Amino acid sequence: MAYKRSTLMQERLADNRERILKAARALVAEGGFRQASVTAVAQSAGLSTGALYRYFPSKAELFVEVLGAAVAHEVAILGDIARGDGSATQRLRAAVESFARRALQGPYLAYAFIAEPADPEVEAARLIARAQIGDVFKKLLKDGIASGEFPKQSVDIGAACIVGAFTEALVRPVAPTAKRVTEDKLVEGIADFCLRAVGARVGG
Amino acid sequence: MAYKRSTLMQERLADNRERILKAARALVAEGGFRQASVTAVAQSAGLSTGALYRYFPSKAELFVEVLGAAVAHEVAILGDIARGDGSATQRLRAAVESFARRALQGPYLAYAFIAEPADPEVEAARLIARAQIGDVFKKLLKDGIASGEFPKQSVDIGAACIVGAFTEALVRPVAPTAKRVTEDKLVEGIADFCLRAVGARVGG
DNA sequence: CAAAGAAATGAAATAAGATTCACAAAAGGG
DNA sequence: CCCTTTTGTGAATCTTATTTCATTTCTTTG
Repeated sequence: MAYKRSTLMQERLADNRERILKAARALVAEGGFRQASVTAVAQSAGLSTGALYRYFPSKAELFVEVLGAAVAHEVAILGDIARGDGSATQRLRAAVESFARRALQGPYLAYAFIAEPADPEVEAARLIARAQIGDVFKKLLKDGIASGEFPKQSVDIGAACIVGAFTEALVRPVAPTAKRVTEDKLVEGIADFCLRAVGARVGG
Repeated sequence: MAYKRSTLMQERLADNRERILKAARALVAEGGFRQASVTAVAQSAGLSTGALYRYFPSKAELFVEVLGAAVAHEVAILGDIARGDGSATQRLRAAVESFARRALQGPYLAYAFIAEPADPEVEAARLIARAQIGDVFKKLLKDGIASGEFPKQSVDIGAACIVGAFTEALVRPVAPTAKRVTEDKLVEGIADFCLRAVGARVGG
């Protein structure tokens, strides 16, 4: 037996991996997928492109992990807020503001959640991410409806509109939401959303 | 003088051009930019790739035109609705439903308005397109506020949310809207939008 | 129909980026 | 210190597009 990874080495490897992930996230946040070439990520992490492939089997898998980590973080924060104290109205406001604020800080990262990714594998990860975040808002809507704060409405449509939102609801109808709704219902739901959003009475 | 384009030839050329544009639009509508390679477009239009370059100097310019035409069409329809009869509430609902319905038919085309495009030139066209459509909704919001149907609110933020919407408002703050607003105002505006959208009272 | 110009073809050139690989450097163990 | 294994390098390769161009085919006109 001639080689066994020392703890020090173990740590250095883990550190490299972490640095690659961070570099990838930073580059996407800064300039989108466009700027996040394998070469750029490797360079930014202080490694050669070849070395990067020792840590990740492909660019796609690297970005799946980047997306996954970012979303896990996001879901944790939003989940805390959603499970917190206060009325559903207050919690919803807090969640939206929190989400929006973070999105504003790294617009391209938020963008990457929503926009067409370069790779089908990343696309799959994206759909999962959206569903997870959507679930948080869905819970809030259900709470609000149960407490009588919000009028009865489709929580699936509402959640999809809040995350994503409107836009994505149009682009990939019902993909992230569980139940299948008819096109009419979806269109009506979106219209209702917009009308309520501007303060108009939906019934009238 | 040995050659002059006959009317027939003239028409055939115009027809080819038209067919290229249609093929490009169809391919984007069907499967996004991904599927709309120059080769695919040319083939689908019944021409060689080389021939395509007689009609358009580059792929980017072709898609700028595709986008431009689609948006001109969209703006014309929405503009008619916005200038029509009825309350602002009715017209807004009609405009949103009309827009949504068409978007549902060609989800990827709608997507192309919003998603990160491959090319900076197309990106520029996209921003202009968004601004034009945003203006239609802005007018509607102004009308509704003037008539007392809608509460006073930022029409820039509201329009950005409706077109695009929420999503895009987060991703590229104030890019499409004229006036610059502070980050706080934008976040608050988005939160207000969502709260009203679910029927919660904003003031309370 | 023959000459001359215009349009179309599609294979080759180019570009840009991801991935591989032969080799070099470093680490671990005796 | 030398051998083995792992890790790192970066130029070469592969891949997937767009774009060009020498050649062919079609149109027009005398």
